[in-house]
Amino acid sequence: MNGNYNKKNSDREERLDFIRAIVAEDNRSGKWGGRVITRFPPEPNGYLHIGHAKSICLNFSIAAENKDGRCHLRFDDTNPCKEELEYVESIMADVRWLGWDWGEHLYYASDYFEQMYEYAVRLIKAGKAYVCDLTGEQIRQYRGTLTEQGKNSPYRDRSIEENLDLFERMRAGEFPDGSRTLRAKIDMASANLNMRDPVMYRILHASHHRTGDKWCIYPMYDWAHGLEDSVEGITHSICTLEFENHRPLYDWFLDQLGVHHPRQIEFARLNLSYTVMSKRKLLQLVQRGLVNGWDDPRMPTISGMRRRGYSPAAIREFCRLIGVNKFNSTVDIALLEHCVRQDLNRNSPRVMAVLRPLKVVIDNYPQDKVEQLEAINNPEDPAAGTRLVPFSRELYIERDDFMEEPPKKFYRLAPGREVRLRYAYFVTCKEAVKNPDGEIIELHCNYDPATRGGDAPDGRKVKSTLHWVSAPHSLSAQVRLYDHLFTKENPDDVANDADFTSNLDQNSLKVINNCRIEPSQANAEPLSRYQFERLGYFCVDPDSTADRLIFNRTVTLRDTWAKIQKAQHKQKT
RNA sequence: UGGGGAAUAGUGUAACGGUAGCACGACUGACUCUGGAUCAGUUAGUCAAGGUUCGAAUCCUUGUUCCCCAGCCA
Repeated sequence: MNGNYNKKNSDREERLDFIRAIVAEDNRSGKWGGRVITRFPPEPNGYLHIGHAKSICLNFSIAAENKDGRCHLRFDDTNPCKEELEYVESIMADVRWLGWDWGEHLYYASDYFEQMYEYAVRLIKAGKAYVCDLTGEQIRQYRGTLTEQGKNSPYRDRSIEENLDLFERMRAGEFPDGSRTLRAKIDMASANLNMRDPVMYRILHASHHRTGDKWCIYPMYDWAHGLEDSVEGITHSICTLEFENHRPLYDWFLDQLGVHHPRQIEFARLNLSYTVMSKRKLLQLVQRGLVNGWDDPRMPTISGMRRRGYSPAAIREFCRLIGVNKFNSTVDIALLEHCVRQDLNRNSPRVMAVLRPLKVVIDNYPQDKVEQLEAINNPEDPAAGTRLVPFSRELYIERDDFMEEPPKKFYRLAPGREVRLRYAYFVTCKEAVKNPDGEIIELHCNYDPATRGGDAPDGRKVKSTLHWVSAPHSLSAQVRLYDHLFTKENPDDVANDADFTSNLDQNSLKVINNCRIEPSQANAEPLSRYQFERLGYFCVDPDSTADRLIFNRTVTLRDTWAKIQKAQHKQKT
């Protein structure tokens, strides 16, 4: 009994996912001599997104958790037609921004091309590979189907000498694109289509972003990837589920060659509600101008999230919380938002900003008087200190913070009601001034000088505290409010003839000009993150300048009043 | 009618034959100079049916459902 409890407790502490369990077991058995070497192997053909972050965090943290463990960053650049330097650079920047360090271990598959070629020659010499003259269309026909086995290529039994000669001439550029391939000689009857004599090399007279025109034959993924892992001494080659069917091939190539043979382990890729994750779809959004580029703050790309104001720590925590498994699932985007709020609550300085200003005149406050009031920078972090905020006779408050006829549970300002202005005074609303259309354009209030700083010496309470800015001191700013990109939890849930873009939320971006923000923000650094009190977390857009401040809303604060309002609305209808 | 994977609260994930737990969400309440944060609580689950066992999410059998595979993409 006792032993049982102990076992359970220690299990509870470890909490190993199935991949970490494999690594731990390998360490215990000494399978890899105690080494743990993982890798993140992106193809440089697009921008990284939060799904990649899951893989990045998995690979780098497993390395970090083990003594002398390391994780390589390797560009899997085996297809010159799709890949570009621009992507290489953005990928490195994103991985670094996420907080990971590959040290000396930056690699390119293209650096191994010569070695791969030699390995291919070895396979040919062993009678395990052959040059095939079938066209792409013919190869497909010969491959058979899911339920019918394939048939052997007529070129399958060429002599080793002829294969060697042909392969050399393929490399030398004697043949046009698509005219021949090098294929592994495995089994055209295999139930696994990947084993039906897979193509190892294709002819591509294309310029590669790193090797230029040195090569006109390029290795296929299945052939190349295991070799890359092997050459680098990778121990655990972690990839996504769709490669499960490829593992027998991965193993076959390395076994035939008799070289270092990492273990491939597959896990489920990340899906997130209210967004899409496929490179193809993200590319479509960008190319069709449905978003403003790869780093549009609504995009689930790392660069988009950075611009939106998500912190690396929040993303890492999210990736830790979602765990890792072998079945497809869709994580609620609310969990990501939770992680962001949790981190930003603890770490971002507070500031007062008014998104939709309503002018307030404190009638009994002296005309030209200005006071500097002390405000706390971060109540969660005393070390963040305090700052001074100017207060004067004319202020702005949030339009939403006043109602002429307040409904139940609306605690904010209303005619005759007293509230606190944060860090300032208690004020009571005396009058709401309207324009001819009946819109409220200005409030007149009185303040209680005895409540300076926000406390009433007589101990009286107010139901709410409002944020505010001094009208003459405040700065103008543009604020961009973001919402989920799609209206549906699953954007692919569409009517028969429509595509996923029909589920795009037309209101996912709202731009508000003429917001007012406290003067401490005059020189806010691009990409710095703040909490606008009572509103949410905001991030200075990279396009922001001292003359034209621009903030992106990262995520709102949890908003109890909004929930009550929603419920009240529902009741009415 | 082929092969390979996988099914635990609304969502995500633990439990590896021994009390089905955690997080997010939702809902109560307390507290609060942010209707934030914090704190306390409620809610709700083993795909199905059999079997083995003192005991099954876990082992066995059968079934159901979902995902992946027929690129000279990765």
